[in-house]
Amino acid sequence: MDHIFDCGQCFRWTKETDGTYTGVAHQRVVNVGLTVQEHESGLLTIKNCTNAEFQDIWEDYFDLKRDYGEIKRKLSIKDPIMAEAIGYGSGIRILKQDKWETLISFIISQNNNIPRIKGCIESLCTNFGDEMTTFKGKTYFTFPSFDRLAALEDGDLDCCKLGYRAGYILKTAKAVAEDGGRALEATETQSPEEAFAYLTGLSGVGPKVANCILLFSMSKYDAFPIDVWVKRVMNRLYNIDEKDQKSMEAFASDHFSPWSGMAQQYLFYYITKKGISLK
DNA sequence: GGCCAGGGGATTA
DNA sequence: TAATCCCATGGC
Repeated sequence: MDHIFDCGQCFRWTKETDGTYTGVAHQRVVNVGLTVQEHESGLLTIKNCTNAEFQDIWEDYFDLKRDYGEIKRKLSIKDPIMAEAIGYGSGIRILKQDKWETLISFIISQNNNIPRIKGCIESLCTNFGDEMTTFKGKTYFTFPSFDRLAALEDGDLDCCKLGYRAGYILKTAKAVAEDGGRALEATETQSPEEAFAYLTGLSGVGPKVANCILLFSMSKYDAFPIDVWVKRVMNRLYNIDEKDQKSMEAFASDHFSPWSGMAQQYLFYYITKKGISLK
C-alpha cells in the first residue's frame, strides 16, 4: 500500500497510525488495510464500504482485476534496470481515479511539489467541496464539482494558495462545465491520441499533465508522463540526454509499450524513494 | 537568499 | 519548430 499511495499518482490518501490508509474518492470515504499472511497472498480489507460499493467503485478503482505479476514479468525480461526498479516498488498499482479530480489535481501539480499539492487540494475541498462524513474523528469533504468551480470568479480561489494555477483552474472549470462534462467523460472511449488532444486544449494542461490524466484516470496505460524526475532517471539509468524528451518517448515506446505508464511509475518511485545519485 | 518542486503559456529567434 | 522567460507559493 505504501507503494500505491506514495508514488505520486494520488493526493487524498493518508496513512493512519495503525498503518492502514484512509482516503476519499468518488464521493466515498474508505479505510483500507492489508494483512500479509504466511503462505497466503495478502488479504485486503476495505472498511466503511458495502458489497455494492465495492463492486461499483473500489474493485475498478484499485484495478483489482488486473494481473500485475504478468505485466512486471513482461517489463523485466531483457531489462535488468527495469527489473531493479520494479523490485523497489513491486506493490504499485495504477488507480483508476475520477477524471475531473485528476484533471484539476495535475494542473495544480505543475512546477509544484507533492506535499504542497496535497495541501492545495485539501484546501480546495474544505473550502469548495461538500461536507460528506466524519471518519475516525476527521471530517471529509468531496472534491468540488466543475459546476461549483465554474461559478467562481477571479480571487475566489486565493484562500487555496494555488498561485498562478488558480487562473488555469477557473478557465478549465468553465470549459468543462460548458457541456456538462460530456467532452471530458467522452475520453473514456476515445483513443489515447484523441483524449490527449482534448486535454491539451484545456488551460494549464500541457503534455506532461495530459499524460498523467490519461494514465491515472482514463486507463490509457501506454501514456508516459515526463517530468523532471523521469528526465533524471532516464538519464541516469538509460543514458539518454536529459533535455531530449523525444528520445525518451521513443525509448519508452520501444521498450515498455503497451505498459509505458506502468514502467514510468516504477521508475518514478525508484528515483524519488531510493534517491539514486543525481550527480 | 537562492534553488527547487510530477510545467505551461506567451514571447522571441 | 526551438529556446527563453515568466508565472505564485512555500520548504529547505
